[in-house]
Amino acid sequence: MGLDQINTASLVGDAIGAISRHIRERDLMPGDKLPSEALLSKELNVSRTVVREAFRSLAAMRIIELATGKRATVAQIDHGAMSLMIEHGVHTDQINIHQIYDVRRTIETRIVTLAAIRRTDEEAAEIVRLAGQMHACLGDPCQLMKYDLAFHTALAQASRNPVYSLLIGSFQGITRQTWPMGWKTRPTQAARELMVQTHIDMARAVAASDPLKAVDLMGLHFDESVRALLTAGMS
Amino acid sequence: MGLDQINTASLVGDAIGAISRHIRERDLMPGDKLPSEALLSKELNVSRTVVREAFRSLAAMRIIELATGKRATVAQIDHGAMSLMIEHGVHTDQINIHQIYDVRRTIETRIVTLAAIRRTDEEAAEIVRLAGQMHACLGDPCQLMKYDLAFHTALAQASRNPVYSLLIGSFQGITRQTWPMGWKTRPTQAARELMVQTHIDMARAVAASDPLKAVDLMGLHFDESVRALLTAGMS
DNA sequence: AAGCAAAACCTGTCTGACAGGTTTGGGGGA
DNA sequence: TCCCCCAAACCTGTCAGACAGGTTTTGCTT
Repeated sequence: MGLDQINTASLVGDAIGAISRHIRERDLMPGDKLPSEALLSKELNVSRTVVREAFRSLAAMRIIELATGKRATVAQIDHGAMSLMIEHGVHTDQINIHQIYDVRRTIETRIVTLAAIRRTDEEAAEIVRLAGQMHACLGDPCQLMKYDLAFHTALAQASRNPVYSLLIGSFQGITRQTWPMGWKTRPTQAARELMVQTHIDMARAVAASDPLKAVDLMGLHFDESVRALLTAGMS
Repeated sequence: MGLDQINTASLVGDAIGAISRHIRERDLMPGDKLPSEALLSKELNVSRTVVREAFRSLAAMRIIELATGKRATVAQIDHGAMSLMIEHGVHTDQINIHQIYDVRRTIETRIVTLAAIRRTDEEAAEIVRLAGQMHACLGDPCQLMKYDLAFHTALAQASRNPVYSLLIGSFQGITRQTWPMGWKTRPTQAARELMVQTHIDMARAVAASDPLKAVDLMGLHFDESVRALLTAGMS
């Protein structure tokens, strides 16, 4: 069960399985090289076309990495593919923004707790710095969004659980597309400053290793964001 | 920014972008057909090989679906690809089981709350039924695992948030591979019955629309599972 | 109008070819 | 002897053409 059984019906599917098994059986680690297309096509008794399509499939899932001239290598985990899948789900009305926000709230509440407990001093400094940058960019939504995303990413990083980083990264693509809407629904300067201030306070709570306060602020942030989205008429 | 910018450097990357844009611009929904390989290769001025590799990439991410003889169609969201990515992360030591359990605990706690609030009567009945089946299979670990996974999947379904279903599904692949280990570390009949009983009680709490009790039981379940894993020497 | 069969269309796979980019091994120079 | 550099060997990216099935459309027959 697993990688080697997604598509037993086609040569490409079989090749994907064989390559995956190859990785697993030899315990290949990220960066390790795979056999060349020619060699694999000889060993699996299929054409290079089939091997190439199998490679492309695995590369799309970020299980391997391709580069021209070089051999394929085992890849590091990356949120790119997941981000695309989530975006696809939203664009095809299979997922809506509120559902994403509920998930984000759930995991970011946990993330901020872990971050407050496990963050290194360097991470704390970086998180505080990013919140400060947000304040400095109050007049430039595009920059502000960038620092906002970086803030949440840094928090996930500080949680020391790569799965949280992965998930936060996965939501980033669609967040980038909806963030401006949320910003526009905070018309007053006060509302906007409150939002940034919440981030600054949160950063300080993490730096002070105060998980309870950090969690409260994260809840506040999401309550406010969801309210803003509702105001914008996004049901 | 998004789908059309993953890989601007290659023809295949460009093709992936063009196909994604095609889906988005025409607001294609799951099931809708895409142009044929021949047509796309003509429109994009590339060989059919390139279009096929682009199709394979999108199919690997479950953004489109391929079938021999038929045209490619827009796909429904599916956890298959994510499951593979997570498995890859674990097998290459980029993620460990405890990190997965932390994430599962976090989201399943939320899921069970939502399920207790939003479940339909049919869903409640199904959840209770699955917990009952677990009890009936106490002597058959393989069957028991099957019903355990189905139980958590049904809970996610009842939360009425497809993102939770997606995430639970994503963890299922790796869970299937580690579940037996956890089971072996519950050597006494009492420990095993307790585990199943917790599920039964949880199902009842959901059926009784008692989110607080359901959450308590979910916490209990995960506490116990993590303890079992630690006992097994899985640090 | 319904049903059936051929034609048109489409995907899966193979072969062979060639343009670059990358790695490697050997030879020449210091 | 050791280091550097270059050419050969290797590898991936892309193309064109071909053919075996599977699927849809068309048009004829009943």
